[in-house]
Amino acid sequence: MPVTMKDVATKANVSPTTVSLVLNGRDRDYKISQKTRQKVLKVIQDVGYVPDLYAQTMRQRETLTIGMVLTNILNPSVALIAEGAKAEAVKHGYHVILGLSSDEADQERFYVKNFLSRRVDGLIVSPAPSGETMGDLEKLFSRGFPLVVTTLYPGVEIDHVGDNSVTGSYQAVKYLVELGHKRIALVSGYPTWPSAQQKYRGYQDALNDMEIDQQEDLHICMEKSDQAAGEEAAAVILQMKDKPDAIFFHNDGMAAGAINVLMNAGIRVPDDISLVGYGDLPLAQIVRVPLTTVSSPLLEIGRSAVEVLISRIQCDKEKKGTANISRPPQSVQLMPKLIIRDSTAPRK
Amino acid sequence: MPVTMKDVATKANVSPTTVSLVLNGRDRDYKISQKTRQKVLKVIQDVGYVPDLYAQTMRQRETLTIGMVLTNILNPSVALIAEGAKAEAVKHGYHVILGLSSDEADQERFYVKNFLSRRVDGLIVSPAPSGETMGDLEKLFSRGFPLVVTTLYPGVEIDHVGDNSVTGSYQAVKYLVELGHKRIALVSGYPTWPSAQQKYRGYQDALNDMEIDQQEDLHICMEKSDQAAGEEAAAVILQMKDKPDAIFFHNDGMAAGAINVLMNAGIRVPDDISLVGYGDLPLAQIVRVPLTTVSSPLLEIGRSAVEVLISRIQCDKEKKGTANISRPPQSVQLMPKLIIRDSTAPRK
DNA sequence: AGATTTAACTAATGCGTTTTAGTAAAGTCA
DNA sequence: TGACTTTACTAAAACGCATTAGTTAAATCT
Repeated sequence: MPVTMKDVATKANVSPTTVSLVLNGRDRDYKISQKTRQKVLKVIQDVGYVPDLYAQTMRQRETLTIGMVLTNILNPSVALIAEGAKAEAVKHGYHVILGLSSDEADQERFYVKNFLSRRVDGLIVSPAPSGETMGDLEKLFSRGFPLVVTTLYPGVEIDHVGDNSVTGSYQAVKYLVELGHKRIALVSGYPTWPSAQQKYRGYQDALNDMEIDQQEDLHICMEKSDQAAGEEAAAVILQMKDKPDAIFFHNDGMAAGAINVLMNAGIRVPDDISLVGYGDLPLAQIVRVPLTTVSSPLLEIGRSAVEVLISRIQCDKEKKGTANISRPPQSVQLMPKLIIRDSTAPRK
Repeated sequence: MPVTMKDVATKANVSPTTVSLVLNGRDRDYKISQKTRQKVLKVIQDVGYVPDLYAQTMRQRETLTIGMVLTNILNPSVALIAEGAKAEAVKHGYHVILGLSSDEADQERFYVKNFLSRRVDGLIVSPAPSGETMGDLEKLFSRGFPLVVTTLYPGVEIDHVGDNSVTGSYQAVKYLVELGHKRIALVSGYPTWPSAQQKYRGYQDALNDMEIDQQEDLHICMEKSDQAAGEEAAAVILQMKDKPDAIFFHNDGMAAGAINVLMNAGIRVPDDISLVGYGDLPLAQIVRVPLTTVSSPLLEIGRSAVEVLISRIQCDKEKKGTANISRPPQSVQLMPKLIIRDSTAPRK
C-alpha cells in the first residue's frame, strides 16, 4: 500500500491531474499557480510520495531503453562493443540493459523475451554461434521490431552492423603473400559460422588474386575457437611433413595458443614461420612474440549498432500507421585494419 | 506498438480473459478446453506475443523484489552481506536488486527513491556513514514500509540486523589483557560513527572489568578508516615516547596499513607489540604477519536481514487494514568471534 | 422432465499514471 | 456591458493486464 498520486491529491485538496502537472508539466501550457504548486510539493514531501515507475512506463509508450544480448562479457571484443554501444546510447538519452547468453541459444532466447517484456524500444543481439535463433530474430524484425545483429548471416533480412571479415582476412593473406610466402595455412573456426566462412572467403580471394594456388590440406577447421583449439591446430601443423611457411588464424586467442606450441617445438617465429591473428585483443601485444593481427573497430561497431537501431526506432515512430516494412534492412560493414607487429617476416 | 493480449484474443476469436487464463490460470478453477488452449498458444507463437511486465506488476501488487542499498561492493565485507542476502532471498522466491552508494548520502537517497519507484517489497540499507539519511529512513519505516538497516544508530527506530561490535571488541581487548598487556591502544574510526562508538564501548568495558585504568592518549581517532588511515595511526604511535604494547584496530584494513609502518620502523610484531584487527577480511591472512582479528558472521548478517525483512513484509500483508505500527522494531545482533593468529603474543 | 451441477467461457473493473478535452472564474478589450 | 481571452484547474479516458462475478450451454442427478 504505497502512497499514490491520488493520496497526494486528496491530502492537498486538488485533483490527481494537478499533482501530475506539478511533477512533470513544466513545458506544457497547463499553468499551475505557485501557491498550489508549493502546496502539492509540500504534501509530496510529507507523505513521501514516489511515482510508480510501472504505471508511468505503461502510460508513456517508450521506455528509452535498449536491450543488448551478448555472448560473454569476459571476451574483450564483446566488452568493447558493449562499451561503444552504451556510450552512444546515453548520447541519445537511451539506457542500455545487458543480457549474457554464454553462446547458448536458449539463454539468448530467454533474454530476448525478457527484454521484450520489459518493453525495450529496440534490441541489439550477437546471435549464439549455432545460428539457430536467426529464424526467430528474422521474424521479430519482419514484424517491425527494431533489431540489429552483429553477425552477418547471408540472406538473413535484419539490420546488421559488424566488421567486414572478408576484407580483413584478404588484407592479412595478401600481406603474407607479399612477404614472399607461398604455403599459407588458414586455421579457422567451425565451418558453419559465418565469421569462419567470411574469413575463408577473404583467404581464397587473396590467394586467387595473387595467383597462388591453394592446397586443401592447408585449411584447418577447428570445432572451437579458443586458445586450446589454437594449440590443437598447432599440433596438427607440427605433424605435417610439408609445413606451411605462414599461418592465418581465426582469432588472436587461437594464434596465442599456437605460438606457444610451435615455439616449444623449436620452430622460430617469425623466422621459420609467420603468424597472423585476428581481433587485435590486448593479448596480441602481451604474447611471446607481439602478434601481427587484424584490428576490428569494435567500439565503433557498438556505436554504429546503436545509431542504426535508433534511426530505425525513429523511422518506425514517424510512420506508425504504415504496417508494411518501413525501410529495407541494411548492413553496415566497418573496415578492419591490418596491424603489423613482430610475428610476421619476409620468407627467407 | 507491441502485440497485446487483446490482439491475440481477437486473432484467436476468444476474449482477453481466456488468453490470460491460458497463460497463467493453471491452478485456478477456471477451465479452458484443450482445443482453445492450443489455439491460443498457436496464435501467441505466431504473432510473437510477450506479456507486458509493467502492466503485469501494476496489476498484481507485489513485485517479489527486495532492494538493497550498499556502500561499495569492492569491500569484501559488503560483498559477503550481499551474497548472504541474495541466497536467502531466492529461497523465499524473492529477487534482489542492488544499488551502490559509495558511502555518499545523495547516492543512497537516489537509490532508495528509485527502488521505491520500482515498487520493491522491502529495502535493506547500509546507511552512509555520515548518518544524515537516518531521518529519512526512520520516516519511511514509521510509515510502515519494510526496511532493515545494517548499522545500529542508538535511538533510531528501524529494524536492524548487524554484528554486536561491543562484544566483539570486548573479546579482543580482554584477550589482550589476558596476554599480560597493560597499555592497550584503540585505533578507531570517526567518533560519530556508531561502529566506532560501539568498539570504544567494548574497549572501555573490557578494561574496566579487567581493572586496567585506561589512558586517554591511547584512544586514537582517525577521520577515515582505510589502509592509509592505519598508516597514519601507526605514525602517530611511533611518535609516542611511552608506546603501547598492544593495539586494537577499527578494522583489518587499518591494521594492515599499520603493520607495515611499524615493522619498517623496526618494531617486531608480535614480539614488541601485539596487533588485533576487526572483520576477518581475506587480507587478514595475507598480510605480513597473519592477523589476529574479530570475525563477524557477514553471510549470516545478510541472510538474517532478509529473514527479518520478509517476516516484516508478511506481517504487514496480513494486517493491511491496520494503519498503526504493526510490530515494534527489532534489532538482531549476531555475535562476532575472536580469531587468533600470529599478530598477538604474551607480553614479554 | 425439471432441478442442479459442471464446464467453458466472457464482461467489467481496477491497478497508478499521463493526457486530452473541457470548465469555471477572472481578466481584458471594444 | 457584453464578448473574447487567459488562468487555473478538473473529469474522464487510456495504457495492458489479472481478477471477480457472472453467463450460457451441456451434463448429471432425482
